[in-house]
Amino acid sequence: MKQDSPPLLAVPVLVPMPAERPYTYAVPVGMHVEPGSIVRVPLGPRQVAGIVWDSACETVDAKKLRPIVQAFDCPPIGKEMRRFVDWIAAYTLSPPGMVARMILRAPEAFDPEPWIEGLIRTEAEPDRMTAARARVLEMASDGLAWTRSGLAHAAGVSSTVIDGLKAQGVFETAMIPPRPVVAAPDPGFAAAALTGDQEKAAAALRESGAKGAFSVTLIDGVTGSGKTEVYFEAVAAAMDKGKQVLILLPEIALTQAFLERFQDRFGAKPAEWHSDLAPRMREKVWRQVAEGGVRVVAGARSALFLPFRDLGLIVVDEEHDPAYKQEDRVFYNARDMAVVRAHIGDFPVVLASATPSVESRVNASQSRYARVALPARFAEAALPDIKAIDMRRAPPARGGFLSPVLVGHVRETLGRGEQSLLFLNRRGYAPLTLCRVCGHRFQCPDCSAWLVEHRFRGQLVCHHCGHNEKRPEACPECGALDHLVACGPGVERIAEEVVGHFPDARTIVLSSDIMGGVKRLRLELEAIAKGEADIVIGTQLVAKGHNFPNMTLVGVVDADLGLANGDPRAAERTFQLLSQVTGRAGRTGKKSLGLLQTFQPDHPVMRAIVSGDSEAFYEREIAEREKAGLPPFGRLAGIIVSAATRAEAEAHARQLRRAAPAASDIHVLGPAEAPLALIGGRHRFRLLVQGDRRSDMQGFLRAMLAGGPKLRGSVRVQVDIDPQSFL
DNA sequence: AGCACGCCGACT
DNA sequence: GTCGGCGTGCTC
Repeated sequence: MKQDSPPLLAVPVLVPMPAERPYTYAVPVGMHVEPGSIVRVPLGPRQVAGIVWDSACETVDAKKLRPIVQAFDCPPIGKEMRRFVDWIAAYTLSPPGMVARMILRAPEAFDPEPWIEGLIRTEAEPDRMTAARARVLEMASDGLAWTRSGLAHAAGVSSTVIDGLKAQGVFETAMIPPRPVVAAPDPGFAAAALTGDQEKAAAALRESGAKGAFSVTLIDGVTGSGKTEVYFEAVAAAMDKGKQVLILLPEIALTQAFLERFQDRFGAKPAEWHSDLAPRMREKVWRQVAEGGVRVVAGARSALFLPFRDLGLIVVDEEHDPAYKQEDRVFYNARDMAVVRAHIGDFPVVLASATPSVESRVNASQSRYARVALPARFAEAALPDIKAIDMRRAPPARGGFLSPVLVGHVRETLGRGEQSLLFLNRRGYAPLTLCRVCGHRFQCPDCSAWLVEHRFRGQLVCHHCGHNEKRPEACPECGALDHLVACGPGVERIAEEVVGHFPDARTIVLSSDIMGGVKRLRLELEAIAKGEADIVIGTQLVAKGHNFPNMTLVGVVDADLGLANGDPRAAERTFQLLSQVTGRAGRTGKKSLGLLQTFQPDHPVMRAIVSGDSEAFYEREIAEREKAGLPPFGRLAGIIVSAATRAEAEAHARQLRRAAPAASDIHVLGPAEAPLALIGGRHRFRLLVQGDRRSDMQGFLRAMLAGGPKLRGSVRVQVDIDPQSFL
């Protein structure tokens, strides 16, 4: 701020609330604030943290003007971040305050971290020497400042020993700054030896990194081709330039292995950022990112809203992963927002995936993105042999779901002392329960989806809204006892079948239903990696990132699952999931096998997975979507409006059709149409709107929001298929 | 009467 | 998003 500018009397402040624009507050005499300052302001009956914004102050009723309570002693939110917030608000049609709220998610971090009391050895000697005292003096002889508990711990003595020495003047106290949450990673710590392809790819990344300007590079490499090692070179290059780096991961809570690989390369772990962080840690990371102390963050999508001081690179690993989509409050796709963030900050972004999203492939083929392909697995990592099991020719035994062919391979694998993974992306015991007498089907009273039986818990559960009830003995419709029958398999049921075949094998079921949360899950994954299970039955959790060195057989119980559900991305998603799951095998050079149980062995997805030829699959996928009249990539947007009930959704649809007669398609989607219509909160129904241009979509929605009955709290906007209209 | 719940508007 | 106010309806 220039010294000669007149003192500000009032400033706009974005408050964490769905207001369309910043509110205006008075700046008390003597308080200094500038755009980006984090301030405490009164809002109605309470006080909230807000961000001083840059938009021009408009005149506001002087009676309404209230003063800022406090300007936090905190680095201001930078101009790039403020533009980013405004951009996302405009793009997602969300109130800017709600976007700003995502930055302000660490309330305690706005005050500086307190300095801690340190002890430094003085010249003075203690009156009497004891063994414990000697150990302490030995530790502290380095002349550095120690914390009381740190020194006690290091010397293996109780802290009363320290207090005694301090009282005799053996130590003087000095305030020391808070410890960094992570050690500084060293870009030159252990540069990897890269193979020919990898070196070429790394060189391309280093080159765009050296320029430092905005660019998007898609690294497209099969599982085990060393994508990570390659983009680590981009990370090293950005660090060499003194820039901060953000690595986005879809589900970081489970990717302990990633942090270790990072440490092997850079000598220290990156700072983590995800929803499971302990509050204390969260604050420290936020603050140190803002102050620039933290150089590299590995985080979930919300890490995009950390207040980096000098961000110079974003890597989006597994860029195709649906976990990058936030589908409540502000709807956004972190992969696309990372591209936007990089554009605003004018630095490179790297998208990495073994199975890129179709839109990223299109962007690459249209030269909006650079593409670097890594076609081969390196060193000992061999691709698994993949085969389809035609379930029409090799059907399971009556009442079972596993083909004798698959069971045979599990037996052989057991015999070799190696591990098998049976993958089925369905939690619980059975997806549908019906009465054999009257045909009654158990449905969710709130959202009409079928209730999934969880036999272990003795419950029927709705996977859309979480509704659950006790599994009854009798049919609620006709009262018949003992005639309820479970239809179809879930992981629990497959486990039951497996135990029937192999009663002596160590079998484990892994799904998000597991008791004990992320921590327990992590332990189980580690136990499996150490060989403490023979047969693992799991949902998509097991497909993510973890390495099981002794896993040589992957059987997909129902490879067709997910192909037939109205999602325009069904084939793409299935391809990505199957490719990720089968990639769990063969990571140590042992001969390994992937088997797909399918009724459609000739389906393009199965052919692509079995042959390993994804090129043909992508080409076909793009052509298919054009044929189906789905948005041609590069231009089109889909928008989803959420509603709590079907009636409400239909009302929105009518209103939208009136407001936007040119919209090509407006569909009401119920819970059964998931995963396109993933259900969040109380919004269970959605409209999918398709049109020719994103700006049209925004126009339609604005028109809809402006006129007609109030759609209070029920309208949300989501862009699903939108490759690149944002630049 | 007392209060739980839902709806609605205000919030600078 | 969060709060308070106000109406409706039900009860230790």
